[in-house]
Amino acid sequence: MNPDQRAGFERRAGVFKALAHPTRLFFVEQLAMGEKCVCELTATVDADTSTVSKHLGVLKNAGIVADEKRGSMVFYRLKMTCVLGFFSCVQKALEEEAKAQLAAVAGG
Amino acid sequence: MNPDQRAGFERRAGVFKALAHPTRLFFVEQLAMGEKCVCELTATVDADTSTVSKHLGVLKNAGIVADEKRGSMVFYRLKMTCVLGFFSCVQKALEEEAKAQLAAVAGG
DNA sequence: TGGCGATTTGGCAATATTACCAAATATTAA
DNA sequence: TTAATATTTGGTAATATTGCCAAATCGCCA
Repeated sequence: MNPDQRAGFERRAGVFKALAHPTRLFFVEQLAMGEKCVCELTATVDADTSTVSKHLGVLKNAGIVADEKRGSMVFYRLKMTCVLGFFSCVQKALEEEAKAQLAAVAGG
Repeated sequence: MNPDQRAGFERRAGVFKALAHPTRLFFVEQLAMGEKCVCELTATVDADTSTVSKHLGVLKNAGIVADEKRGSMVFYRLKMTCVLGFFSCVQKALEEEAKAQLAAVAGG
């Protein structure tokens, strides 16, 4: 892996890093249903507004969401919509995993 | 977000967390081309064998890869193949991002 | 202008991740 | 059994992430 390759992998890893938090994952799913302001998102989780803001900043910085200020409120929307495909992939994989483990327990 | 939901998001976030490292991302791409032993993977990156082993352990623990011992060597293979779809998604998104930024600079 | 609500930013302590070294384990060969 | 190779595990220091509080911004309205 040369330095250029490395830089590319680091950038891509950054996107995964941004998704590697339950709250942020939850926000992405929320935004998949349509744009929401920070206040709405804050109301759905048990966390300080500043914490929510920082999570959204991470997602924005990774290019996953975009924000738009309207009045005194800031609305976030999902920008990298293809990430939703990740979720079903992971979901299915985890379900299969669970099923396999169950079978192993039952069989063994 | 109730505790059950939270647990689900934490589990899924775990998969992203496992992918959130350039070296691990690189390994996944390598394994997409076919199984490889730890020694082969170690040779492709500039890191200690123990470091490589731990990275592979993270991927394995997340259910992304599977390992099989044959003789004194351990072979890893890609198990959650759907993650490859992530890569093209992220890749394309990053390219579009770069293009947009370029246009912004040129236009502004 | 002054105050209020919405959001971001700075700072900090707690926690988690990472990478190396050294040591342990396991397998093969002599 | 002993030596050599492949891999994992334990320990540890450096670094990064997280979440709260307090303070700063920004926009709106009286």
